[in-house]
Amino acid sequence: MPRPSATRQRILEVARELFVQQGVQRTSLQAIADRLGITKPALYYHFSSREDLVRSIVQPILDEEEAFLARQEALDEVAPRALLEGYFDFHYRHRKEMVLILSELTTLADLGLIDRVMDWRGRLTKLLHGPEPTLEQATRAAIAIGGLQDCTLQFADVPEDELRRAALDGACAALGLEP
Amino acid sequence: MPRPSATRQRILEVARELFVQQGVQRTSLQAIADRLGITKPALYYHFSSREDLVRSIVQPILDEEEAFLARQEALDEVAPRALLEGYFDFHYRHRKEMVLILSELTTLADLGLIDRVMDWRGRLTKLLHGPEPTLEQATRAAIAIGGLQDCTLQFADVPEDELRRAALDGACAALGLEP
DNA sequence: GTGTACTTACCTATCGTTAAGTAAGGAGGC
DNA sequence: GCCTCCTTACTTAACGATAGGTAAGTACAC
Repeated sequence: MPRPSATRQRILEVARELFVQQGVQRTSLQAIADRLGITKPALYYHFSSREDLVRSIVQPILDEEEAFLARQEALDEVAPRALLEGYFDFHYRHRKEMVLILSELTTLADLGLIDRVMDWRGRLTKLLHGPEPTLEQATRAAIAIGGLQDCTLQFADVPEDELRRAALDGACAALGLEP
Repeated sequence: MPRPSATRQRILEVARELFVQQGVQRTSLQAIADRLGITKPALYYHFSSREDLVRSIVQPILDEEEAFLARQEALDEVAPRALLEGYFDFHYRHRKEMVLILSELTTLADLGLIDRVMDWRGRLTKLLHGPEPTLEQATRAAIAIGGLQDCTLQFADVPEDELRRAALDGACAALGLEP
């Protein structure tokens, strides 16, 4: 039954914690092993490499965002507010790991992160303003999208429902939509 | 008289370029030296340490932002639009290096970057909405401030005046100001 | 006794950094 | 004009630390 073995889960938890605290690049396998009271090679029993460990943490989140976007793109018509709501919820849920992803774009370049994040923004803009947005529309979208992201990171300890309403109203205002 | 020696300047240029391309942490002194056709220890003739080199690139920009904020805080009354304009101009001017600073917050944690950036946002919010902003005001400010930043990074090749107007209008809309 | 979940011990590469040496060139005395 | 002295701007060589990674062995469960 314990396919995802207990130790593997504990490794992931500790790694996540240390990555968020001190950054991915600055966290050694030794430090992770020490914190768990096991040895470094033990990590290699559960993960084939350091990159594999990092990817195991980041990848599911990337996949989730990818799936969210695909779902929105499959709709006949997007409701901007609903789109932003989904985007906010996703980011709020993963705000801890998002700090890591966004503040270490270059470190995580191996995962194609930079292109990925840029691609998402482009697709979100397209969903909001069609395939060929004007500069005005593109900047509005960038502000709304980036703003939502920033809010989840900057106000990480504000109760979700309060923050959600405030952040979404702000994003809609940036887009020029009435709340 | 040429205190800032030519070689020192060339080192700074190449380092900046590589840092932006592949990140600070992922750029070794060896790579910088190779690109210049000199040896690694030659770098130590011009800089006392790797950190000194990094700081020489980043510090002037941080000081400039600090000075900008101090100037705004010294005013009797801030005009929001003017504040945002100054903030945009600063970020546009340094957009290349800003990628580096913002996407490597944890790597550059030694320079106190994270606290610094957070402190700036707090002070900007205070300038826009007074010493005790509501959550609504704080999120609006976060969206406007982060949005301007994002625009300079994301639309780095758009002509400055066009981008400036579009981005500032968007930021003002987020704040609920008429353009 | 076979597979699982490790440990001990070690390898190798790379990094920042330092020590020591050297070629080129200008300054100043004679 | 030439020699000496010092500085500038490097090079060659090597050091110590740390990182990711591996080979081989071990304790325990079934």
